[in-house]
Amino acid sequence: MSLPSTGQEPRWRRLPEERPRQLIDAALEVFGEHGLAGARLEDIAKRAGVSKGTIYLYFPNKEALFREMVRQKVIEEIEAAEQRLTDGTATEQLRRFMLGYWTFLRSPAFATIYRLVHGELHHFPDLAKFYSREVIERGIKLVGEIIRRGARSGEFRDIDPTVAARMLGSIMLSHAVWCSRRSFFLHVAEETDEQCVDNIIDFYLHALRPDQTGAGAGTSRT
Amino acid sequence: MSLPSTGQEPRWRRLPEERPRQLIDAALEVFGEHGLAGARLEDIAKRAGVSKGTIYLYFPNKEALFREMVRQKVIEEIEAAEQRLTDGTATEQLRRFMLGYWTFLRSPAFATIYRLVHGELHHFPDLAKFYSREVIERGIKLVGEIIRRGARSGEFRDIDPTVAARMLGSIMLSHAVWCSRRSFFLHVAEETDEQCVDNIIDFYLHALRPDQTGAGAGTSRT
DNA sequence: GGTATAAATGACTGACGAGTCAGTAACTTA
DNA sequence: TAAGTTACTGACTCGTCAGTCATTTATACC
Repeated sequence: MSLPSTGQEPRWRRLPEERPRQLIDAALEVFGEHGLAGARLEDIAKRAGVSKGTIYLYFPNKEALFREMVRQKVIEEIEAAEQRLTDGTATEQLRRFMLGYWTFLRSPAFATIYRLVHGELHHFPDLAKFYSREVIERGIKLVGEIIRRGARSGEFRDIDPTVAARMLGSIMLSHAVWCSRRSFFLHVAEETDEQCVDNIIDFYLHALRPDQTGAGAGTSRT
Repeated sequence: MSLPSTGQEPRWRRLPEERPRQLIDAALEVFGEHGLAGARLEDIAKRAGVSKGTIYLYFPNKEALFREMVRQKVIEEIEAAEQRLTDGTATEQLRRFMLGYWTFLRSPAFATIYRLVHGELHHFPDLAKFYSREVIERGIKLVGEIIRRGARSGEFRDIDPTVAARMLGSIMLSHAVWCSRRSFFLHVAEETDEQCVDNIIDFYLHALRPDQTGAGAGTSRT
């Protein structure tokens, strides 16, 4: 009666290699929707296509799943994003960086991570530091370098590179958050992502433009 | 035996007028620390100096307390912040606005509200809209007006006022968030609030500076 | 003082969800 | 194909907490 004849699908499969990733993906979604305290492990299990017990075969508890999820996702996105640096003038390099960073910030996972980080992470100081270091400091350091080069070559005005990098970071971060929830943040509702990042690039490059004081333009711009 | 002789302190007082405010203040703290799902009403009650049952004399349930708390606090802070507009050149006005807005963003309540809004509020679309409208749109509209004036008078370059306002908002918001958690966001750790807002003002005014193309400096700057 | 009533209490209930574990089904090996 | 192994299941326990309500306490008024 219950003999599975050839071709009968098993009720479930053993997939020990794939479970952690499946669970982490599901966790991103559910934690993202309900936060740490509000999320139900049963929901995460269901979305991963397993039962609740299975979670405990791979993670000791809810909190550990949460931590691992954040780490995993941050690393994943960062690595994808840092492929995009080549050379050229500081302006070109900066422009390219901004586009790449924008892609990162607008990835589906990022908005969720951002919310979770700011919502829950004073209870996870180590994770908060990890995020701050890997996402923010890293970006700031990169941009800082580009700007230092640009200032030396005369492309940019003389400005503290760290401060300038922070300005860029702040603009892009907020805009990315807004754009990820256009239905709430109506001031970006009528702008596409492309227009948005173009505006940012324009604005930022203008802010870095040299002062052009004194004698008329030495360098000509096209 | 239990007769309270003269001078005996009563175990508690009737304070029907003050309870709502006390509860909302306590709620801000506890929700701020644990989020909506993670906060315990008993903790809120304790922090307000009452028992759990008392909450239900003033709010129908946890969610209502949460909503009311957000509304209350946002309105409170906004109103305090909008006293600070006077007249003068667009530059002066803008500078003053930035200082005022900074004070608002750095108020103790704001950081908490910001976290809660971004952490939990996709479940409260109406509250999210309320926040967006009252905090962000309102600020953007105000700044937009100032910038329009400044562009017309030649103080600022020709730029879409809404875009420019958004840039300002994004910079100030992120910096305020960072500054409110300096121990995590190490890139602002060594800067005081004053230095931080000064940098922002400098940077932003530079970004709005007219292009100074063509004939040499008409206006001299000190 | 005594009485009325509004304000506040805190023990209780009922629901829910994290974490457990005995049992079962998928796969492996001989 | 039978015995052995391990991935997985889901009913259960046990703690926690939102919300209730019978009781107690403060206060106003006579």
